Amino acid sequence: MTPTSNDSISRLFFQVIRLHYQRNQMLLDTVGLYPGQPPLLVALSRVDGWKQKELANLLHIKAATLTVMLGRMEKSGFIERRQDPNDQRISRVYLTDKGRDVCVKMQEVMQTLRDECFQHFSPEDTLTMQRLFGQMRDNLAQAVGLERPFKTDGCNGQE
Amino acid sequence: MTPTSNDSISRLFFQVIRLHYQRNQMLLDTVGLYPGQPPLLVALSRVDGWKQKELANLLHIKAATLTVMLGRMEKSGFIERRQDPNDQRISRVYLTDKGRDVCVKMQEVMQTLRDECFQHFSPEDTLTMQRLFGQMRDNLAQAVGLERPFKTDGCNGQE
DNA sequence: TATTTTTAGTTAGCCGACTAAGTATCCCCA
DNA sequence: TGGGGATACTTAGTCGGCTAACTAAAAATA
Repeated sequence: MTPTSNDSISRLFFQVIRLHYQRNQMLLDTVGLYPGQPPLLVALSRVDGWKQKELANLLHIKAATLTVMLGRMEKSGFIERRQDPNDQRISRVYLTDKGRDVCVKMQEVMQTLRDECFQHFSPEDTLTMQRLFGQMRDNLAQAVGLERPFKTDGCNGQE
Repeated sequence: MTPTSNDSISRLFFQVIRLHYQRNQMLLDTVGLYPGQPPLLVALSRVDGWKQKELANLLHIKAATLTVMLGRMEKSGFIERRQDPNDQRISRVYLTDKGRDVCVKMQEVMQTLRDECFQHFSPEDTLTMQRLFGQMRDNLAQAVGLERPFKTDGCNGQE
């Protein structure tokens, strides 16, 4: 709670974020995916046919960001866009077979990442970490002033 | 330790990272800085005159990344580059007065971020979190196969 | 009905991370 | 001493966040 301890914990946090980012990229490289793609694949593997706006909200990213990502993934053959017959403005996003395949492989390496992250955590440690991460999420969500908060059991985050 | 609990803790972790990223940018916006700049300013405010290669190692980023960042910061007037008189290949980086000023303001908002992150943490929570973050850092550093590990009390991370 | 507003999606440009390739300088060794 | 390799930095291009400005289509309103 003192400035120094907060400072030190915060420095550790930055380091963990950086290392997590690096390891994430290394692992995704082995299945030929980029870091932004897993959350999208997971969301689509659960429910197909979202319109882009809904998908962007689900992933907590802007529509413009999603447009570019989808363009790449369509070119890679992971997803396809189909015009909504009732509303010409809307394009709905579907997972291809290739996308479904890579999604399975992706979930394996993400499991590896999870295992690596929380190695040597006792069951109590895991529970505690869950509580403390939850507190941090609530703290930050309030600070950011989230209109549509991250849900506890939604498909936010990644997997 | 079970797949499900690891999964849930990992989802929380991704959410926290995302929110932290967003809040960080919001706060830095108020002092006119970009997210990559604080670590650099902090490092320079401690010791001036690093050569770019050293600085890149210190910040755990690639030299190419640093070159671009320094170009922007030089244009903004936060830093200046001076040729090393003994070796024409080397350019050394110095903080300007303007850079020193913004560094002070930056450290205030980073303190705000720290406070927000760890609100409602008991002293025990803070200690526990420190231990668990430390474990995660060690886990990930090993997985990444870091040749030059992040130090506990270095100027890595941010501040 | 005609016009205006709202909505969905795209495009362009910025930031920071990366790799790969290029240039310039220094150093070492034959 | 000359040449080849190492070192320092830059440039170009990619990815994923963002904002701002644009187009096209639907909806709402006058």
